[in-house]
Amino acid sequence: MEVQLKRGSLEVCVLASLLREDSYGYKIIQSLQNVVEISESTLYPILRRLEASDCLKFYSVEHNGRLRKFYSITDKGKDRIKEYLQDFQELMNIFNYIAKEVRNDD
Amino acid sequence: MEVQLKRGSLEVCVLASLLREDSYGYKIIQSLQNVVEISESTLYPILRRLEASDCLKFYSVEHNGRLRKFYSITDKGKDRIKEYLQDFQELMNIFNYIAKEVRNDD
DNA sequence: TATAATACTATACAACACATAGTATGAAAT
DNA sequence: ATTTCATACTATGTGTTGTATAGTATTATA
Repeated sequence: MEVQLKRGSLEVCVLASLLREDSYGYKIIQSLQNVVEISESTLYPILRRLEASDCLKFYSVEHNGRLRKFYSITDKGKDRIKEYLQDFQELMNIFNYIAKEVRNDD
Repeated sequence: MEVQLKRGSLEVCVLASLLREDSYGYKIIQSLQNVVEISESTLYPILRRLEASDCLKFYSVEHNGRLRKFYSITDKGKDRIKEYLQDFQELMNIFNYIAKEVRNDD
């Protein structure tokens, strides 16, 4: 999948993955494996951005002598998801336009 | 519409707008007005990129004493559109995942 | 005579996906 | 016993792209 097309979706994808239950970096990547390929170097900056914009908060839990950061979605994060769903409708319009022009071209 | 979500779509949108007939900058913006908001500062760099990647070629036509650049889509440009349509299917998977998680959360 | 529409170029910026590399622990495999 | 793998996170740097802003220049309209 072309890189640019993912933009804006990955962030919301991460948020959505936290709706069921709190989770941490490594596990988020695994839980999203069937949906979209996302690497560490992509995920962790996303987590920091989402936290900075109050869409996520986190707490640390000790695990094997080390701290594991559990992320939890906030109300603002849930609003962010709804905005995305609306924006995606507009993107669907663009897609439909392109698909229509292609059909006309045949 | 959030900026990031547009990425990768605008370019293909411009290509698709040239399937019916050759066109030039100003007219492309107008013909896309109902589909997506695209400004001059967005369109002209896109046109240059598409030309650099051989997805478009152009020819100049004199109009009122000035040259007007008419753009014409190439076979490579048409292939690019088809790639986009496929990639968009993957993006739909992401969208469906997010929508599903939201439904589960209610 | 000023404004709007037409038509394009140039420069600079911020966001984001991603590569690469580094740090550190415990478990499994050879 | 030592390497490898899975886990878990941080830091730095890069390229693409949408967009703001500004500049240039012509013709038509108010």
